[in-house]
Amino acid sequence: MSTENYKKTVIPEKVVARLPLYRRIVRNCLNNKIKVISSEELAEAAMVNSATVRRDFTFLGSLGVRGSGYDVEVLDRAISQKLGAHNTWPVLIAGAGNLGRALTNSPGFNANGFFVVGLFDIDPGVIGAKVGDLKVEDMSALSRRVTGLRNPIGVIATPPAAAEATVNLMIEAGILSILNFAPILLRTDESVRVRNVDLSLELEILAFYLNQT
Amino acid sequence: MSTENYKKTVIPEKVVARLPLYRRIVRNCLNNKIKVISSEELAEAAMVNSATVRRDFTFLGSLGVRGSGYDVEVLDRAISQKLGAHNTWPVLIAGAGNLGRALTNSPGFNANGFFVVGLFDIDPGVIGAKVGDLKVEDMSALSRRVTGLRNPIGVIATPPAAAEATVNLMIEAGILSILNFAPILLRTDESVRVRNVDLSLELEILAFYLNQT
DNA sequence: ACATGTGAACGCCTTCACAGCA
DNA sequence: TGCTGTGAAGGCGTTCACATGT
Repeated sequence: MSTENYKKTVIPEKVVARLPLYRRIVRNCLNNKIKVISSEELAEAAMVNSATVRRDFTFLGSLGVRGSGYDVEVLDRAISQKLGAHNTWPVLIAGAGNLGRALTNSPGFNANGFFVVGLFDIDPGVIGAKVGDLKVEDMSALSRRVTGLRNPIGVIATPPAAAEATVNLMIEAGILSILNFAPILLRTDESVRVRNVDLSLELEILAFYLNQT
Repeated sequence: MSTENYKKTVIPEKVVARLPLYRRIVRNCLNNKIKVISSEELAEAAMVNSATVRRDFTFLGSLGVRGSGYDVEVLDRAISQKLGAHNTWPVLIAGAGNLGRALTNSPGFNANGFFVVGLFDIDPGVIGAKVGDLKVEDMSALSRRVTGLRNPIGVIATPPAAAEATVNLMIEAGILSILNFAPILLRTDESVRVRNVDLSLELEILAFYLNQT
């Protein structure tokens, strides 16, 4: 009855962020007909410490076999279950520039339950263009597109100046999870989960270390 | 004579990663003719704690004025100096798909000392195409392009299967700093600094939390 | 014998709270 | 007075080291 019971049900974000990586490695094993993998081997492949691997997996339950290792099929199922692979995640992308088109065609955005269902722009010169199997739609069609979708995810791939308006449009449409590629911190109420990806940040970090030498 | 003296010269990576954000905010102040900013205001804009802001800035020196705040021009100069803005960083992008083209045209890759000097591909159907001011070159031209450049940064925007070969090509050409967008962990010797950006990772994290509810 | 699962230690980062200074 | 700069505390994530279990 104490809160102790729930200790293992709250997975730290750092651990969540490693799960997709573990899954990639485990699936690679499946393809190579490898049945069992040790925390040591997995750690080597994921470039982390083996204790980190073992502790991470305790959040998925007690999956290993002492003296042997982890069954890769069991691991794949356990990880995928936590990442919600039994679900589907419709993705709507705002901004049909090169980045929006790259994401639309990206394997990562069309696997593991994700699939891009709409690509939107405000530029009449781009609307109607084909990108993969999709046609670029007018931004005003986004709201209509969202209705009826479960768990829609919005992606902001617009120029920075348009990001604020876009996020408001998405929220009005009922999107509660947003991935933002614009270099702007979006202010939303806390029911909306926003994650920011800064494409040039890592470049600036590299430059910092080059500057150090 | 003790190592204590060097304490403040080693800037933690977490702090480095916040510097570009602070700089954006500070430059915004400059544009709006705001002369002074407090740690509280900056913290609000950067969505961090004000103590974090103040501690971060101690790594740049003692820049503030007690009772008043930070001079935005002083801040801009101090941050830019640490990020090496007096230097220039030629960027070479491997892979002229949508992502490579997006990065080539991206403001973040053509500001603050960064400029894309080459875009390379192996697909003859793409080689020769114009992207912004650049023409896509054959991958074999990359090595030639690097010679004579100081502090070149390589960007891998190829399909995953080509990433391994591309990184080897870059290292042979003398590139020591690499930004990798392929969902593959690259193994290099430790003289090469590799940073990985996983475009779909944040999507998977969003999905995890959607799955929780 | 061997690899997992985990208590305990460690180190890093964040935050509080206040001394120090304009 | 008001805000910076920072010692100290707190919290989180990683790693060690070994007890546990097959």
